[in-house]
Amino acid sequence: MNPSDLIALIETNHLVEKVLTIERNAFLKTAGSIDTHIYFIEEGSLRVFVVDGEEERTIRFGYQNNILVSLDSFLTEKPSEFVIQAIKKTRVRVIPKKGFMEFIHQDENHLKLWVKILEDLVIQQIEREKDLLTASPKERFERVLKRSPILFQEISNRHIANYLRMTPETLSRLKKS
Amino acid sequence: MNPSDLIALIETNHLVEKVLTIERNAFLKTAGSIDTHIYFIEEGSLRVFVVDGEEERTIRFGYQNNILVSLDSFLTEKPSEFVIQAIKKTRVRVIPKKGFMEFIHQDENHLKLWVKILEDLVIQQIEREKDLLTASPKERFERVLKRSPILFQEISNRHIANYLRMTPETLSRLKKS
DNA sequence: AGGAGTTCATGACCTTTGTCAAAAATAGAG
DNA sequence: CTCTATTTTTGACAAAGGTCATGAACTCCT
Repeated sequence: MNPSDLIALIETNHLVEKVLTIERNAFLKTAGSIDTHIYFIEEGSLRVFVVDGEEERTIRFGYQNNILVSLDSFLTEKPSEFVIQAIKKTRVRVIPKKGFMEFIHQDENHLKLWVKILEDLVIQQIEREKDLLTASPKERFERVLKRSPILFQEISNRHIANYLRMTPETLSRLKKS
Repeated sequence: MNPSDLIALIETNHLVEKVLTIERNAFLKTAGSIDTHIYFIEEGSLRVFVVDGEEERTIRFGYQNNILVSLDSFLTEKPSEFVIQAIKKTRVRVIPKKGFMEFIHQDENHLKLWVKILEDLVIQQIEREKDLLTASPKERFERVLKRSPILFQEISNRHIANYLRMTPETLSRLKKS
């Protein structure tokens, strides 16, 4: 079972509520709101960020054929500080949590699938933690480049630099050396 | 259902294999090894770290009555770079994954408990990610102090500084101001 | 294809945090 | 309880990365 199978399951079980189009720079979720939807990105790209003082800190990106969720709000069903913004004009299929969870609890195998997804999320977050703990900006860059080379084709350096906990200038200088 | 209930369940279902004592500075797990055990700390304290170049980067602490796991290796059942070291002389109950997972799959409610635990882990990791993305060392310190004040009673500043992605000198200066 | 709006590259400079060293305070072992 | 090892504090200094400014390159829109 992998993400594209999950999409197929969502499709065949009629879990998609609607399709939304978000203009470049518009927000799908704002800080302080609850958002328990699952978004499947048909086209375009999104980022999730939190505000840290004057700055925005990017937590995650999503691009074509990815699933993106405001994970904290999805899991807790409480307001979260996460913001979801379109990096370019984006079209998403919207899957409400309620229907998805009913589907997950229909059958023990679905529940085991959900366990598998959660385990993968924990592992991803551990990798992210290791990235962020890496002291050298160059190594942070190289770790993420190795793991997600596609990211660098999809997302501008400005946003990647932010995700990598450095300025665009630093990333630019790094790529030359 | 909360962590202490989990301990009770582990107890009543005879999932504890043995009790281990680890001397101060000794290792429970070394880099490159597989370790799928769950450790319940009866007494003492442990840290999990990864090596980043010349430095060790602390990922997590455990102290009395905590559960500590080499989470990546536990989930993947593959070798991981995590190291578990005793900060002081420590006694742990050892729960093998196999028995625990059999217990989890015995009954749908146990499986739902496991789902809950995994969801909590994801949420914890998201908080950790926000901590690490915070640019100002002072705010990183304050965020963690607020969330886990007990940490500062249990663990030396040297290790906390490392966990907070700063030097002990920086943490020392921060606490004065 | 042209032009506005972004993004990227590059240089000069500055601030913050790390490094090193040494003394003071604290904790652990016998 | 005392001795020893470790941790914490403090100061002087260095360096890495951030900030700011500017021009070049790229994108997107119509």
